[in-house]
Amino acid sequence: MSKLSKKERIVLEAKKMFAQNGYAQTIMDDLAQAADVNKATIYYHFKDKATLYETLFLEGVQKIADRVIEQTDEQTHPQEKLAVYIKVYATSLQECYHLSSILLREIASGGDSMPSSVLAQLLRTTKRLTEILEMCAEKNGGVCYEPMVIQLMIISTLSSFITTKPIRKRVKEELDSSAPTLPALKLEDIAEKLTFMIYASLQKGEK
Amino acid sequence: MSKLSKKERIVLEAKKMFAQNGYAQTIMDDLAQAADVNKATIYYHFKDKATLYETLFLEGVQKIADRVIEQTDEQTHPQEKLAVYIKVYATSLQECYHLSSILLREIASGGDSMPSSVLAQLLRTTKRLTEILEMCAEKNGGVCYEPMVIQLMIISTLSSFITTKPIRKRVKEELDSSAPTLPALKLEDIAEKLTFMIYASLQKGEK
Amino acid sequence: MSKLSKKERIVLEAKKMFAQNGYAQTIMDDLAQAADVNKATIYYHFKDKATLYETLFLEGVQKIADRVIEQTDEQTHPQEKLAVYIKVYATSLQECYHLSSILLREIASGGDSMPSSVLAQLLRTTKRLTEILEMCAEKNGGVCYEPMVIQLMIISTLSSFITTKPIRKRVKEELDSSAPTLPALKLEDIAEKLTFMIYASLQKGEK
Amino acid sequence: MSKLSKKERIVLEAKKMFAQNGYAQTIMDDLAQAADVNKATIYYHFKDKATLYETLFLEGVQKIADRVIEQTDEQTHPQEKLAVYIKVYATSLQECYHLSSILLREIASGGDSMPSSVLAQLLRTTKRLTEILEMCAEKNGGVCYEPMVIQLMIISTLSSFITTKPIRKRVKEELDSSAPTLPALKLEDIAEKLTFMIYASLQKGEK
DNA sequence: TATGAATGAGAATTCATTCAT
DNA sequence: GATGAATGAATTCTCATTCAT
Repeated sequence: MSKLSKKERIVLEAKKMFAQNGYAQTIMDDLAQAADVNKATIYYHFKDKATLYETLFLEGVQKIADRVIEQTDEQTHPQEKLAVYIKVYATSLQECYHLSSILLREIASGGDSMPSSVLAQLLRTTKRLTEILEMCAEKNGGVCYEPMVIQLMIISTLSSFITTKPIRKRVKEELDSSAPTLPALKLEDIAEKLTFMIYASLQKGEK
Repeated sequence: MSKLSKKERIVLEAKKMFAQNGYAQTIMDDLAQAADVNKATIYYHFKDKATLYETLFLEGVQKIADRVIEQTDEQTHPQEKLAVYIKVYATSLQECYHLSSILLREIASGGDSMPSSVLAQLLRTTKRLTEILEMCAEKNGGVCYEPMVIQLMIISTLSSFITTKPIRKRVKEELDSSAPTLPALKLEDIAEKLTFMIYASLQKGEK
Repeated sequence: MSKLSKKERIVLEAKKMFAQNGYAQTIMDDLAQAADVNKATIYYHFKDKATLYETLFLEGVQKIADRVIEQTDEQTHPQEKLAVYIKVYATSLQECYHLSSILLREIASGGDSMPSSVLAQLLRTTKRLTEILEMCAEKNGGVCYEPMVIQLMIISTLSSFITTKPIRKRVKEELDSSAPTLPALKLEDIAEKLTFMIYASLQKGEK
Repeated sequence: MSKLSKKERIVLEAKKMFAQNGYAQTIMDDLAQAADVNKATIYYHFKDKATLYETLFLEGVQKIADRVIEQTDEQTHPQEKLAVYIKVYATSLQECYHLSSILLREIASGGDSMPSSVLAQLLRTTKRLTEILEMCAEKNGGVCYEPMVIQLMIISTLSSFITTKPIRKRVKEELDSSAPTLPALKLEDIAEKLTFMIYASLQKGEK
């Protein structure tokens, strides 16, 4: 059933580890152990650590880009396209959970070391977002400012939400123990709020 | 004037390098070279790499917390408090630019490895934000959900904006060369939009 | 015609690589690639790397030994035998060009790691050389000192000449570009000079 | 007295090992052990294995070049210059015994991988040899052919003689046990014979 | 206050070889 | 005959840290 090939096990564990520990602190020895393969087996399947990283990164980003483009195509109204854009990003990032960490770290580095293949995929979605934002703006008589910034806000907000789930829980338990527990926000709520805000910012009169 | 002491040079370069490369990829050898001091000199001034990191991190976060608390105190209206909260965060992160990268990376790691002294400072501002949000909610008859998530959205959005400035510029030049240059969003615009959105989300009727 | 079997391709490329890079720096992976066979195929045909090396080495040395012995047998005068000995070595080394490199490297290592089967073949020729030198010495009333040293001088001089042909050409072009090109020495000239010198050294009175 | 610094010990042992085992089979771990230093100490003093190799190689070749040039300067007659040239090469190679192996191996590789700094030093002596040979040729009314080939003959003959001393002894004991031991040739004898032969080859009438 | 020398504990990568098919 | 997958045993190189001066 769940009989994964060695290569698949490597990929699976690598995703976990790169997300959990980052690139540098992901140790090939540990990865081999976690995937229950010999260290050399990793090198049989992937040229080196950087290539492994890029492969996983690219694969994830590509999947997101494909989905985003496909599903926004299916919508007709600009606002719906925007909502879907953000929602698909949200669910995809949650599913390929390792991507959130990786993207945030790349953003932290200013994106300098992002493989160009990955950047290209991200820009596919940025292009789509630009189209959507322009449609929205046109419809509302507003103007669309720097879609790349909007893109960034979407990705970083959703990703932070995903990666910090454990610590948020821990902190809340430690600190708010006495306070009445507030209703928890879910990822979909965040997505909705983002949609609302971005759409609103494109209204006529909004600076 | 610009005659910095060795210790100051270490601190200066360390900020740059931790921000640019992250903790693990910041190499003490390189730092020594960049600061033009002997490697052992770093260890004369700082116990070890982790301490150096924490020192810089804590110093920055503390400064932000102090400012945020002080300046929100000066405001009377809830909405103004919120606006100032976000604006002070924005300007402080821009000033201590290395903090943006560092915070994003900690977020990427889920915050697990964040020194508790740093976390304490961050929570000081989270507490203040909670108070502000509650005031706003109360005034508007709305409800405030998980201030920590709002906090996260503020920090990650502002930080991403700051850290990606260079790459955004580069990408725009490469891709949009023909397109009419859209008005550039400035950090203050982002801060304002965030304020607007967060405030709006606390209105009565907003889910 | 030029359709070589896999085994032949392996042998062909192995000769090139052992000659070019030496034993240790010849990598089985590279060899497989160069021969356009799967790595395991090499092991199907040859027990291991050492065996492959020895096979090629022995084959070449044996061929030389056979030729040297056969052709010196055909001569009657000692001096002619000597001339033929050296000439056959020269032409054989040039033909099995990879042997020159391999022999030089073995000499560089002091011959310690030379397979004994190979050494045995070499000694067949050394024995023949000894006989020839003794004949020459006897005829001239001189004495023959350490034929092994003479053997070494012959092999190393001829081999160096063969292996360095490309670099000699390159250096000459870079440096002597202005100078009048001197007549180029050919391998046969070297062989003749060696013969002359060795014979002369066996004259009476020559120390 | 013989208190060598760690760096000196590394250099000393490295010379031995590169000569004995060649570049690839010289293991940094073994070297560290032989020099009785920590592995990392080697890397503190030398960038990497290749740099260590080149350093030693260059240092040795430079010393030879300096000596050869200085001592041939002191001679006045062409033939004496030639004799000194060869003799200094002989004694220097014997003294810096590791160079013989290294040079032979480089020759075996066709000189392709010889660092250009080393090549430059070798060419200094080749230039000097060219001058000497031209003087000799002029005096004798003969012609000088390709000094580089002469150079090669000198180096490879002397070097082979030096590197094979142990095996020659061993083979002689195993094989010639019954035969009357012939007078052993010494390095100086080889040097003299080379001088004689090369000089003779420059006589008028000699092709 | 500062540093050149040194090191222990890793960590990435390589490579000859094997084995099931 | 041939090969894709896999691996054990190295091997090079790195890096935070220490120490004598």
